[in-house]
Amino acid sequence: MTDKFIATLRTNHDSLTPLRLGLFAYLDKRGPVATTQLVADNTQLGDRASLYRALTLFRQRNIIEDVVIAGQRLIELTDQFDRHHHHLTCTRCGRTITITAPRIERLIVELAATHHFKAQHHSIEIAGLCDRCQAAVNTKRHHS
Amino acid sequence: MTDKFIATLRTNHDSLTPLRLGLFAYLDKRGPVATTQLVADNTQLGDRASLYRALTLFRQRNIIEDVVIAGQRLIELTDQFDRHHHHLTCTRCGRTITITAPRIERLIVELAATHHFKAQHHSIEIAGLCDRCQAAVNTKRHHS
DNA sequence: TTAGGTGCAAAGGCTTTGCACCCAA
DNA sequence: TTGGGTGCAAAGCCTTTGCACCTAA
Repeated sequence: MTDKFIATLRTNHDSLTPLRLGLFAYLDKRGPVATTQLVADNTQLGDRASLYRALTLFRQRNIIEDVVIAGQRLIELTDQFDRHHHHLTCTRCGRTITITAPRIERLIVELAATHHFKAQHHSIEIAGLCDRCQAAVNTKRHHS
Repeated sequence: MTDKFIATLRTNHDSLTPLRLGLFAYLDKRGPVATTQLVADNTQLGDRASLYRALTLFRQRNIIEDVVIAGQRLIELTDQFDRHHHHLTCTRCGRTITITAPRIERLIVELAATHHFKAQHHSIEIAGLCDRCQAAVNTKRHHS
């Protein structure tokens, strides 16, 4: 997706700088991340202020967006730059996995239509217990 | 739902204060709202610090939660205190409507199971064009 | 009565801004 | 060459904290 990222900058007459390229690569590799974490992880790329400025630009260009996962506000690449997906987060161990769900995608569009809306974008966040933690919880119950 | 709110405070040995009651009533009436807006709207209830402290408590007790609507982080009552629902937001006029979607609820549980997760909670945010704005956009197109 | 809640003021931390210098186009 | 981008430092703003006083239970 780096090509599309570069094309997006070009189209908008935004400079292709090392900081922006590095930040995009980081987001692509890392997935959902808190802003403070992102800033802490990328000081080599440039000053805090410049990183924030890059994030502001990315948001304007619809390259990144905010999501709330397990009560935390995180940023991640939009579907344009990362395959459209959703998150499953374990409430016990915090593990997050990425999933796709074509059936639900279709239902979403229908649902919006029912309310006379034309769906353009959506996000789904699911919280629950992963397999390991379900097992762990059961084990605990046997002991108590 | 005020009864349940009061019961929740009692159960946790939290005092039933005018500030907390007022804040709950506000959230119930107002729906999703930005923290700063909430604070600005409720200075009559008490000091900023106390409002923030109440919000912290509400979060701990799972009375409120964060959602991202149209790129903005907002807080709202959890499903425990407000019927489980989802949001449809118009990207043009900003209008947000609240909907329920039993079919999707079931699919979510199945989807989680497919990935060996036991779903506990989920949120769905849909952005799109409302009926009025679809019409407005079409009208514009005819003129241009 | 008294543990918990609130007000006030100050501190803290994340984010933005102003301005001079630098570099991608 | 030059308009946009960056670094640095300072300001801003939202949120939290310390402490004395107050009030729900």
